[in-house]
Amino acid sequence: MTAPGRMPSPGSLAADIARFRADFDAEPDLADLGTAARRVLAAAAALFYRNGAPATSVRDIARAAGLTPGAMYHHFSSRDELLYRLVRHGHDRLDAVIRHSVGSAGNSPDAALRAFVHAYVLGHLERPQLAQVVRREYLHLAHDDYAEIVVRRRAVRDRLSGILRAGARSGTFALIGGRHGPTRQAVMVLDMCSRTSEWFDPSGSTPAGTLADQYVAAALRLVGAVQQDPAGDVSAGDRPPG
Amino acid sequence: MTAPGRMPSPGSLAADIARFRADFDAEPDLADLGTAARRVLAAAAALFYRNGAPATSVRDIARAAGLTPGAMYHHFSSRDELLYRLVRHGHDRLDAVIRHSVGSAGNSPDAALRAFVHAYVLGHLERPQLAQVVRREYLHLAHDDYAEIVVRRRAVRDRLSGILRAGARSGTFALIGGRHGPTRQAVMVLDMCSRTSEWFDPSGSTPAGTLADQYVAAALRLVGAVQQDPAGDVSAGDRPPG
DNA sequence: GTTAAAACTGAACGATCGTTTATAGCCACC
DNA sequence: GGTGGCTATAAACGATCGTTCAGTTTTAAC
Repeated sequence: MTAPGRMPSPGSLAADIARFRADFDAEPDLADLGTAARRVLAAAAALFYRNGAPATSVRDIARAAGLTPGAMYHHFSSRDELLYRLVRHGHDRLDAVIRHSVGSAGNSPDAALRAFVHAYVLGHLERPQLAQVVRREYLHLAHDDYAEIVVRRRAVRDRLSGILRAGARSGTFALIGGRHGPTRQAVMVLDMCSRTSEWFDPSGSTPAGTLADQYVAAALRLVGAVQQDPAGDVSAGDRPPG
Repeated sequence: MTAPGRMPSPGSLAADIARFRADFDAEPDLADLGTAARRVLAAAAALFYRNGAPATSVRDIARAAGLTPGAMYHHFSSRDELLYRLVRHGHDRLDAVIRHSVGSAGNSPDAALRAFVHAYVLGHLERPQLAQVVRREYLHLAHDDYAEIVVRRRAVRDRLSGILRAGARSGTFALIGGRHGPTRQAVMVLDMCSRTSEWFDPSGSTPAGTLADQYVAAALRLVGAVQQDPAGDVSAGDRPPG
């Protein structure tokens, strides 16, 4: 591959790195890294986001982080570890957001689904670049790391399918897919929601919260929720035209 | 990257190449290539599918196709062209399937949506490996090729959003998303459906046609279709239990 | 049987890859 | 003012990368 093929991203690489640095400096689960290591990780994140992990060299990362390739190996044992730490952090963050949201919601399947989807979408939209790196690049993890992340992704799916199964049993939801309904519809919801990070524009006209509400409404429809309160209405947060 | 990180795929590389070869030999829009070139393209497809395009070298492709690296350049001008031909073919195929299906459906938005979604899902499930290569690797196209493919993908989205807009106007659909409803819900449907190629197992218990029916039913729910005939029922093709 | 085009080989080009190593500055601490 | 322990550097390792090219074999037409 002679050159990365991605569309030229808006904004500069330096701006992306600065954004990742600010995010990472505030994350408790990255506190064990030290400032230099976090700077390297932020540079890697920005380059992975722009060019993809396989097209990003150690020398690219080191240059963007302001040190030599050799120095990078004082903070990380390999380039693969950089990708692993990034993807793992992304999953840690999303898991925490979901756990917090669903945990503080009511016990009904309806409330749990609303909380789950809202948190899941917002979790993607608050850090769209990190979400994109995780979503695209986890396929390029080393074998063991890949297996570990697949397990974690399946756990997220199973958490949602559990909500759907409970709702189907209680008559709150009418699932499509028969015996496989809970899993199949969980996959539908997750696939639909996770892709938002790829096209969402934080400076666009639709706020992230509005979009999350719309996806909640869409998920409720998908699973055949029997009744929806105004938060799931068809206008879903957009002001009426005119 | 020391090694590709993908999960070991079931079946052998040779089997994947043979499958791609059989598919490509039957495709009219690849008839200009000659048997040797199609063999190279099939080898590239199988390797891109297994390891990702950036992790696949020209030497890997040549070895899998049974010739030397130099010989490959008699059939294709560069490695990038291989990826471009593959992605373009995938889009040609899907466009044809959709055009045929929607064209022979009724004029109502409801019938058009059913035809579109059914063809779109089946198009992914009939060639799941090709669909995955297109979906994952088009990001790594060279700049101009990437821009061209993005335009084509947007055209598919616009075709669907046009159906949704017509349905909303006629009162057949009740869209979520206000002013952006048609586009937003088209994206929801496409994202949900295109991911099926990643997990579908042709030897599994659910036939592709059944799955397509379920996604049609899901899409109808998503866009708030006012009434659904039995083909869109909640059991959607699965036999009742017991 | 001659000829011209097409297909292919094997070797090589310069560049870049991930990683290692030997060495030097730096800083806190006794 | 030594003395470790970090952190960083510059240089180098062998390997592999995409691509080119001169020359050889195969193929097909007349």
